[in-house]
Formats: sequence, C-alpha cells, structure tokens
Amino acid sequence: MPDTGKKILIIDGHSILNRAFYGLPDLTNYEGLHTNAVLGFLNIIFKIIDEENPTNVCVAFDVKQPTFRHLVYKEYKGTRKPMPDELREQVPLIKEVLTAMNVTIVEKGGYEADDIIGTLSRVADSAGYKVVIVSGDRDLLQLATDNILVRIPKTKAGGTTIENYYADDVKDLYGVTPVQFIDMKGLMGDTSDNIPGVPGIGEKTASKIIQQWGSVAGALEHIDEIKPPKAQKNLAEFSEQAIMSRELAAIKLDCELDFKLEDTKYENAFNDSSYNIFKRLEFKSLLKKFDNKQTVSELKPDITVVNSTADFAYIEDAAKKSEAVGVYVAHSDDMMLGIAVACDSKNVYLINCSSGIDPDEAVKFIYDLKNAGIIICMEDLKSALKYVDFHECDTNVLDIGVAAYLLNPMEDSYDYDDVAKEYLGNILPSEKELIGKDELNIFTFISDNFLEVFSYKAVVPLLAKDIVMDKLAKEGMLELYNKVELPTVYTLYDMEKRGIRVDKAELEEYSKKLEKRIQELHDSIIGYAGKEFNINSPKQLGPILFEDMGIPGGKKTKTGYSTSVDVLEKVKNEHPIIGDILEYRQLTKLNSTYAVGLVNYISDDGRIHGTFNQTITATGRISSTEPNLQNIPMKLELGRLIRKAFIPKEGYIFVDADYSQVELRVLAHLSGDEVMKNAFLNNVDIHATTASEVFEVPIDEVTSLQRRHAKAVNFGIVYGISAFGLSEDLGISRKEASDFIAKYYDTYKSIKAYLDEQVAHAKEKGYVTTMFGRIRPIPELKSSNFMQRSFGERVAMNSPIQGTAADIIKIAMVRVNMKLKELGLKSQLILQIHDELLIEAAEDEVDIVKKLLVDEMMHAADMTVPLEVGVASGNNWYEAK
DNA sequence: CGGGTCACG
DNA sequence: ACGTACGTGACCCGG
Repeated sequence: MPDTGKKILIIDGHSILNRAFYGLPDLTNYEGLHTNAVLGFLNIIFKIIDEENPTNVCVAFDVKQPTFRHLVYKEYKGTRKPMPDELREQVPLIKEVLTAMNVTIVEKGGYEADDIIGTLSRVADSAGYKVVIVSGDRDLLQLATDNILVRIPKTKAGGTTIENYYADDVKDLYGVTPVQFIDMKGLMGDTSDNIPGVPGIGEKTASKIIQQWGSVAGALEHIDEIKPPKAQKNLAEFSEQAIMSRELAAIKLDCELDFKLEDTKYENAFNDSSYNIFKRLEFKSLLKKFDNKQTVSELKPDITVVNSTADFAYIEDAAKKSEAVGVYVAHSDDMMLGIAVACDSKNVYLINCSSGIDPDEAVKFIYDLKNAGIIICMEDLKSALKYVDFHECDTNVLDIGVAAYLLNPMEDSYDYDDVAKEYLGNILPSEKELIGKDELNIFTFISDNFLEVFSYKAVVPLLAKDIVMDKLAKEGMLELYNKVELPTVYTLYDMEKRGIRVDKAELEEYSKKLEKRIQELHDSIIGYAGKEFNINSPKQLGPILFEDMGIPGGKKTKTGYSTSVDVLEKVKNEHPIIGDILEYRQLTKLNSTYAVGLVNYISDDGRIHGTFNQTITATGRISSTEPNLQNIPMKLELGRLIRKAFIPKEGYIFVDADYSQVELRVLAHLSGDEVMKNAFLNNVDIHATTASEVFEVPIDEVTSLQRRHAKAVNFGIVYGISAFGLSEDLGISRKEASDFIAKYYDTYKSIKAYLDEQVAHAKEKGYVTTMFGRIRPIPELKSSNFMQRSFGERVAMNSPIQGTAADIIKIAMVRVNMKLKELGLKSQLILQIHDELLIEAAEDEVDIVKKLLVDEMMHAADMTVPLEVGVASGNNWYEAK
C-alpha cells in the first residue's frame, strides 16, 4: 500500500454533536442561540486535529430519510427519542461553521453517516491515507483495522479524554475482532437503534458465542452446541431475527460517494468567514486560533495621553458635542494615576497624573463635565468613588455595569468585555488577557496594554449607555435603576469606607481558647482512630470511620464517603469519636474562618473594610467578600461569641435592626392570601399559626414539634418546596412531607395559586419579576433535563420573594444612609445582612437613630401587610442582636 | 481549581 | 425514574 503521507480525519457529525451537547452546560449567544453543542464539537475536533495533524478532514451527517435498513426492518431506530430543540437548532449551525472553515460535509440520502464513514475509511485506506475515525458511538468499532484508528472522545468533568481503538484494541476489550463485533450485535441487539437481537442474550453471552463460533452464521451451524441452554433455545427460535439484526448492525463499505477524496483537504480553516461566525457565536477561546487576526476589533479607540491641563478645553468641547463621556479612573493600590475620558468611539484621552497633572485638577475637570450636565458613564462606579466624589444626587452619573446586571443578573461579571459582547456585539480582549497579573503602578501605567485596557474601560460604557438604558426602560426597570440600584452604589461605598471596628486582642484570645480545645479533640480523635491522620480530609476520614472502625453509614458522594454533619449526626450514638469530630469541625471552622481569618483583615485603623458586591446574586441581594461579613456566626452560642469582638468606636454604640419574617410577609402581600395576611395583620406568631391551621389544633395547643414542622414548611414554601427537601429537613417520610404540603396549600389557597402562576409566567416569558420590577431569567425551565427544569420551577417560586425582600432592604438601606447624612448625624450605617442593618450610633443619637431606622425600614415598601422591625442596641454586635 | 463542608440570611 | 429545598462566600484538601 502506498504511503502518501496523507491522513484523513473522518468525523461522525451527529454523534459528536450529541456528546458535546450533553457534556457542556447550556450556553447561548446574544441572539439567544444555543451554542454549547457547537462549541463542544469544535473543542473535540480541534483537540484531535492538534494531535493528529491530518491533511484531510470531513464530517459525515445522517440525512433524515429512510435507509435500506428501514426496508429490512421498519422499526429500525423506532424507539429513538426526538432531539431536544436546543440541540436541533445547532445542527444547521455546526454545518454553517464547518462550511465556513472549508471542512467538507458529506451526507447522502438513503445512507447513514456510519455507512459513509465506513465506505470512506476503506476508500481512503486503499488510496494510501492514514485513517482516523472520530465518533461517540461504539458501533463504529467494527470499522477498526490495523491501519484504521477509531477514536471515541469522552467528555468528563474537567476535560476530554479519548479512547483509541485499532483492531487489536477492540479484540482486547470485547474478545472479538471488529468484524465479529457486528455478529455480536446481531445476537445482543442495540436498544438505541432498536435492533432486536436475540432475547435473553446480552453482551457477555454474545461475546462468548462469537468467540467460539466466529459469527452468527457459524453459531447457527452449531446450534446444538450453543451454551447456555437458554441462549441455544432462543437463538434457534429467533435465528432469522439474529441474521436480520446482524445485517442491520453491519456498516456498509460500498456506498457510492459523489465526491473525491481530494475534496476533503483541510486548509484555510481560519479565514474571515469562520472568524466572523466564531465571533457571532461568542467563541472567544477559539478566536485565539486566528494568529494574524488576533482579537483586535474595530472598537479599538486611539488613546491620547494628556500631560497638560491646557488640553482640557479641547476634551470638554468634544464631550459637549456628544453630551456624554465614558470615564475610567486608573489607580494603583491607593494612588490615582490618571483618568481616561472617552468622548466618542474613536478617541480616548488619558489625563496623566503620574507626572505633570495634579490629580486634584484632573478630578475637578471631571466635576466640571458633570456639572455641565454631561452624562458620565462608568464601568464600575463604586470603585471610582474613592477618587471622584460623586453623590446620590448626581443623576447624570451612570454605572453601566450595574445597569447590565439588572438586565441580566445571571452573568458572572459585567466588565467592559462582557458589556461589549452583550450589547455592542463586539468581542474585546479581556483585562486579564491584556495585562494578566501585571501590576498597575506608576511605571507600568503608560504601557500599551494598560492603555488599551483604560481605553476600553472608558469607551465601552459610553457606547453601551443608550442601548442599555433604552433596554432598561423597555423592561420597566428604569425606576428600579435610578431609585434603588444607583443610590445603593453610594451606600455600599460608604459602608466599605467606614468599615467595622474589631477588637483584635479579643479575637486572638478567643482563638487561643479554641485551639486549646481543638488540640484535646484532635488527640482524642486520633486516639480512637488508632492512627495519625488529617481530620480535615474527608477523603481520609471517611474510610477510617466507615471501614476501619466499622461505623455504619454508606457512600454518598462520587469521590467517596460523605462525612457531612447530617450523616454524622445519624451515627452519633455509634461511637464517641463522632461527637468529637463534630465538635472538632465546629471549632476549627470558627477558628480558621473567623477567629484567625478575620484578624488578617483588620486594617491599620483597627477596622475591617470588606467589599460589598452589587452584581453577583441572581436575585438582587448584596453579597459580601474579603471578608464575608454576612455570615458571622449567630445560630450557636459558641460561635455567636465572635460577635463580641465587633465593637463600636469610643463614644458610640451599635444599633441593630432587622425585619421579622420579611419573606413570608412579602409572600402574603404578593399572593394576596387572606389567611396569611390576617396572621400578619394580627401580628401573631406566624409559625405557630401555620401549625394551628395545618394541624387543625387551637393555637395554644400547638406543640413545639408542630411549630417546628410548620416553620420548616413556611421556609420550604419560600424556597420552592419539594416533598423530598422537606422530608430531608425534618427527618420525616416523603409521604408525610407531601401531606404537610397539601394541607398547607389547602390552608393558604391563594399562595398555591400564586406560586403556580409564577411558574406559568416564567415558562411563558422566560423570567419572573419582583414587586419593583427586577427580573430574574430562568433559562432552566426550557431545559430538556428534568432536574434542571424542576430547579427552574423552584427558582420561579423563590426569586420573586427573595428578590422583593432584597429590593425592600436596599430601599431601606439607602434611605437610612441618606437620612443620617442629611440630618448631619454622627451615626453611620456600616453593615447590611440581607434583612438587617447595623449602625454605629453616637451615644447621644441612639434614640433618634432607632426611630429613624424603624421608620424607614417599616415604610420602605407599600404592602397590604405591615413590615415589622426589631431593633436592639449594645456595646458590641453580640449584645445588639 | 473543583469538591466537600459549613457559616449566614 | 429522574435527585432536590432558595441565595451566598471561605477554608481545606488533593489532583
């Protein structure tokens, strides 16, 4: 056979697309086109192309048309489920992509892709090509020879691994040759293609029979010698079906191909048209393969470094013409280095404060623009406030990142590249791609890559402004944006700047106590276990508990034994080690995350200045990082003691206010359920009342167990209840749980109706909204996956409730902060914990602060049930709760 | 860097 | 039959 030095890659199109679709999470581009299968497909074939370096590539697809197999057996592939729509729409898309890449697509009426692949593999082999077949389908293994390689990619979590089969590998795995593999299928059948085979013969038996007799025909010749007896009987009875099944399973090697091998030459895959389509599909990682095109876009403005205030007038003129500017404040850790100002898509001016221009002058220039009524557009307003002193009243200062978050709160980030992609249809290199881990300082400041980043950070918000704001208006979120989200930016900034005072010595002392006890527990646990090991490693702990020590409690996770609290609680009485481990866990958590962890965040001013994020959660809540000040221990006394280390400054005390049952009140209002509304209007114990209603006992006869159960149901309702979840939580049977739920819905009929309505609305529109118009998209409801869809339904029930509560506290938070400032009080808002506000209040202002807090929080929303606020004060956070 | 665990609302 | 409560973030382990 001539070695031509050529190698052809033959790809099983539908099979790989299918694998990719189920291997990747749902992805969509800005048009809402589903793209996960296409991306996965390309990742797989590029990986293989990189490994194989083929000279020729082609992709075979089935044509939706009966083949000879349907004539042989009309039920062929009869049981196959239709493709989900999200996958179906990607079939033309991948063909479009392959065409753009000059990759040959082969398909032919009357033939399946398998037959084309089979034929082509033989033709190419004879013509002296090396042949590599790529499919997700093991049927194709029958095509393997010593020269023809079949590769089967597996998309596992983390990456793609590929199994490789020459003829010998098939033999090693199945004990039969590739051709005998066909005979095996004749006996065992194939459920996915609805090939019947012989009843009662599976993979094991089929393999044995074929190994012994070589083929279906051979086996039939020796029908009397077939073992086991059951197989013999069935094979005799279904011999014709076996012969037919073999015929169905055999891939044809002699189709007529109406194209030449040379047509499949792989060249010029990375051209203008494939570039454009990758861009449209937002395959950013693939765009890097275009080496001379890189990812430079038409949106790369010129950046002019301005070193003299004399040039300000020029910029101001340009700004006045466009009536809006994009502004980015460039700074190092704590020094402003310059301000980038974009007046149009082509020109960005960088006011250089690292030499020459006084930062105060630069900032003043920005104030002048703002005061002239020019709209200031920023990527991230909060992070600029340290240097430019804008205020809540500056209605012409916009945060485009926050606006983009409102339009779709499900994105991971709202950086310039995200906004450009979503709203300008432009793929820009990310900040990370341009500058990686390089540090911005006075020396790196004027370098090309940093300048490019600055220019994007200034120009993108400007260009996206109209699009984003129009869309906000169209979606009915303009008021939410202006009245709630924008002021929230300032409030969060204020809280970050103020920080919270923490008593370092107190934390260290607390840590010492913990460590002493941790050591005791450690020694005790190791003593029980009989050997030294890392208690913090579930991987080591699991086997020691459940194998070495023989404590009952089976596997739970993919990686091994679950050793979580609920598992350990169940076996607490089996061995004293369990109790020690639970206490050890609790104490090490308190020590590492809180006692030791928090000390690392205390600044020179003795305070912790965390970060509040406004664009993270899908529901509209705020999140807190570095450190997370929204999850300081509270539930258990030992942990709660940590709060004694959070203290007000001299002459101040803490005033803490929190909403009572805000989410259930929101639910009562939104659903209009009279029964629950009345409960709140009468200001009764809601969980006891629920218990009384659901269990049909007088309120004063409700047992604590009944109340606990009712409370769990109330929580469950807010979370988008499932009988399973409730039963897990309460440790009751699923039947009991679903009975509770049924009784609950019977009591609160309008709540049931409301929740159903939310799900229906979400299914129709694709999203739900809060009382203030905040949107939560729920793409999961369209999923073909049951689990995902169920999740979507729970989200549809939960989000309007959690989201409305989030809106309410934001409104209260903003008003409280502004009011305190307006009144010129010394007291300051310093923390928000979802339904709670913490104020560092001057001693002489405590009364007015309490009144103000309660007043603003109670009246933050106009609802048909009252909002109740609890308020407390103390000399530390422990006392004030 | 993902999974397990656990802290909060 | 599927495998679950909703929303977060930090720490630790181990590949």
